[in-house]
Amino acid sequence: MARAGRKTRAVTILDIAKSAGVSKSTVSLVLKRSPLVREETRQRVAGAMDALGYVYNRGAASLRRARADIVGMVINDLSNPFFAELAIGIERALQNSGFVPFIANTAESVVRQAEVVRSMREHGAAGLILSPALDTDVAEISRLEARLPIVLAIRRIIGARASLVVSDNLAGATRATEHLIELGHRDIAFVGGVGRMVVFQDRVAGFTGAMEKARLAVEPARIIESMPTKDGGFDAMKRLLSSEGRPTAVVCFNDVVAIGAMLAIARHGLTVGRDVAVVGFDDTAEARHVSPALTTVSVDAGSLGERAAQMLLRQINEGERRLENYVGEARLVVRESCGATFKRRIAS
Amino acid sequence: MARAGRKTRAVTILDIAKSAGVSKSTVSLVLKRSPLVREETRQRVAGAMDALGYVYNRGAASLRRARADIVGMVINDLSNPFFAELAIGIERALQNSGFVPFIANTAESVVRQAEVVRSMREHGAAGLILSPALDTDVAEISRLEARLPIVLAIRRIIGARASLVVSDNLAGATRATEHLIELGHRDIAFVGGVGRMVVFQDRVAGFTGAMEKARLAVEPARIIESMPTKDGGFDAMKRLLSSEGRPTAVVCFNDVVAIGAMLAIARHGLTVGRDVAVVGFDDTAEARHVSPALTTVSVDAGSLGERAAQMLLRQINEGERRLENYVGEARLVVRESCGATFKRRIAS
DNA sequence: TGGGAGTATTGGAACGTTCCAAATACGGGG
DNA sequence: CCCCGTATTTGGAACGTTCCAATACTCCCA
Repeated sequence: MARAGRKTRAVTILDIAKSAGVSKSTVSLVLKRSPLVREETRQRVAGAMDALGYVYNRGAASLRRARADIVGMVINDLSNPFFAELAIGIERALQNSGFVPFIANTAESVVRQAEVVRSMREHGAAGLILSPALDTDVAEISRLEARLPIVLAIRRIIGARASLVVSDNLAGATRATEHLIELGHRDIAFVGGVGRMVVFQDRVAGFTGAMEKARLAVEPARIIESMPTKDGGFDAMKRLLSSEGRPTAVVCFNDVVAIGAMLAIARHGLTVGRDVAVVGFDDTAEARHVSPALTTVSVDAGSLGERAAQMLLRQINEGERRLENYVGEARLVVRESCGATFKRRIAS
Repeated sequence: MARAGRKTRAVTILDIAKSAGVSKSTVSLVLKRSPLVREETRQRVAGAMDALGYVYNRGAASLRRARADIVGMVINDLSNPFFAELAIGIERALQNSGFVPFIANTAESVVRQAEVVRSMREHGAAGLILSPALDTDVAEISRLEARLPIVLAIRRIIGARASLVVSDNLAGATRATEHLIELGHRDIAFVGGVGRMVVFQDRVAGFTGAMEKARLAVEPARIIESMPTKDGGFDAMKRLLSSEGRPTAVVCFNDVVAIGAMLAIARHGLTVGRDVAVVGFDDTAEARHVSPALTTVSVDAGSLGERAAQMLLRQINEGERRLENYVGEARLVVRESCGATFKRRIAS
């Protein structure tokens, strides 16, 4: 029961060749399904292969070919369901491409990010999908971009020349804010996210834009930053509520922040949707399952991931550089947390 | 701006050697931090490396060494936060091990699973952490197990001789059931999961065991199978509620099933915790955030993942076979969905 | 001044593929 | 029976490392 093939030299193309009575070159041709080899020999070789339990050695192959069939996916926070869905989308799109995804979770650490990117390069990754960690340096990206195909996902980095897959943050935040205004809210805050993130800037711009269009003032104190996590949202909301004159509605940076904020609101003895309207951003599965169900901006992480993967594959296959951008639609999904249904219920 | 290093031959150890005026062997020694090389040459070589922008080629290295620094993680459902947390735990434990994780999501398809396992073998993975898809064949596992280190995670497979990391499903389900019984419930159902999964069998055994110990009958109709997903839980609960004489409490196969079940209960006009008590299994982050908060059995997916990774590393490094088992503790976390707090509130 | 013990360094020979140019086989046609 | 074209097959020579045995170099002592 000791490990079999541990000491035994691995079965190689040469063993197959010998056993099938052909040359290694022929075996290689069979491997790549070349139409050059006669059907009969093909079968003989194939037979030898599974008789000997042959396992193709991709490492050796890509050594010769100078490029591996690996792509890296670098995710800044895999514990956020949004990014998990993104990862699944990428993985799904890669499925029949002949490429295999490496995954790494940087947990927002640029140091860790540099490590994993390096590791992926060392493994000969043909390309990278990168959802950059907070404070990622533009120079870092440019340096990378010069060396291998890379698509930036979700988080734009200003000044970076690289393909990009993001959602329409401006439009999404605008729509969410407008919705709250239509519901009659006048004092609205923006909660969560950190100022140096472009995503934050875009969403805040959407928020302020909509406010200004409705001739509503936005005090600086109505924009509260926090880490884009549940705890961050909780803390930010708590701060907001303990200051005097609380807003009647909040637009949250994303769903996890929103869920944290809802918790803080409840903890404060208030009711989400009645006392304070809440809207999120992302539409993760969780948004549907919290109570009250979260009104949020849907961006479909899964298909964003697929897009990113397809874009990367295109870039790998075409060989030369062509930057692409894809901005995914952001659709408002009205549920309960904004108070819309609540209002309706009262009206009837 | 065209891709630089695309056509240019990559910088190799030989280029470094020439530039630093040493032999390739010396460079190789520097690479592996050998104490054999003189400090001064070490620095010269290191200097040449980043002057030329050298990238280590792990593919070539592992070709020679006959084993790559890759481990595979095969996950049956990455969209379930439980497994996402498991994956993060694995990734975390691998972080300073010198091994890099490949990830694949099989989405419960044994066909897909066979594909990705094959691909990982082709890449020379040093070992595999496998959370097997539904209906995975024992023979398949045995075959694999004979070829490379592998640890089975979360889902046991009867008859498989392989290292194992699972949670204490029997004890967990027992505790959950006992808790409901202590709260006064007599008519309790078990909801979700599919009968041919060992995890299901274990949890049901815990459930029935606790019931029998309390001299309570368990009708076959009180054990409802379903896919271990939110929708599965929803459907199963709906079926259960539409039959006459509904139970006053349900033990759910896992958290996502429980959340689905809670949705069905609410949809049926009943209140979770008051009309029907619900307890889950896993204690994913979501459990805390649904409303009412889910009483559940905590198994700590993250640390289970870490364990699995450590076990795999041990197995890889030691060389010969030593099967290990780890059964993670299952702790009941009482929140609101079981009605305990509700009851208390009434009492006071 | 020769030798021995370290200490540093080095030149092949692998590792398992792919790629290329070249060789071979086979079938007719002249 | 030879030649030619088409269909198959084939032997190196890479690819970028690691490993091993062997060589240089230093220094010190007899």
